[in-house]
Amino acid sequence: MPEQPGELLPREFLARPAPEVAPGLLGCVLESETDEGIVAVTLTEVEAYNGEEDPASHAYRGQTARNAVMYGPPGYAYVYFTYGMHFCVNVVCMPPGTASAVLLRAGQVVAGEELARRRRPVDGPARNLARGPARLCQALGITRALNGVDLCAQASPLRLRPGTRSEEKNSIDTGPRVGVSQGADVPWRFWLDGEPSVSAYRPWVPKRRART
DNA sequence: TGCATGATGTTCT
DNA sequence: GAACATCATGCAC
Repeated sequence: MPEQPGELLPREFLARPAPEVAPGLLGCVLESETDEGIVAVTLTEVEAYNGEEDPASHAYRGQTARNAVMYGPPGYAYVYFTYGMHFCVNVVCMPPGTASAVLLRAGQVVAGEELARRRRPVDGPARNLARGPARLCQALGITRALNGVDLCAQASPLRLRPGTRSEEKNSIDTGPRVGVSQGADVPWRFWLDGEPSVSAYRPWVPKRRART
């Protein structure tokens, strides 16, 4: 239970490079409020994308209409559509002008599990409802409509609260990022050790084109 | 149990 | 026209 309902993550906390912010986001609570109800998850896996100097970032080739949110002030949500069927959500870092962001990859549902389960009917009970970026968004009901919302505002449908130190700071492990073709040698993926729900490292596999 | 492939829409060159 | 920060499914062993 939240000690103070209005307590949100301070925006200044996010006004730093993504690789520094990312480990701090582990254990934080992402809360989404829709007409159906509220679903909250504890972040267990994130990835840092360091703007234009990061070949794997959407901002690598400069600002576009899609990634404009990343160039804005920190504390906002950058939601994008990928692979034709999935959403992914990022937390914008760094002051305006710098496109740094943290991709939220996985989380543990701590509230509204019933609603999350309704959104994603899963048979396996042991299966995490938010194992993977796209699943995390679906469990929380995140769509492109939430692109650019303020994560540090109470009135937002998507809020970010500081992590409860009850987790006692589980060991944070790092490793190469997942699903990126470039920049895989940079260990900017962070996850809570001992969380089997995090996705396994998947080496870059060139999409085998149907070359008949 | 584990790997390999297909699906699907938006964005950028 | 091609790529993509993915997931679910099918088949093999």
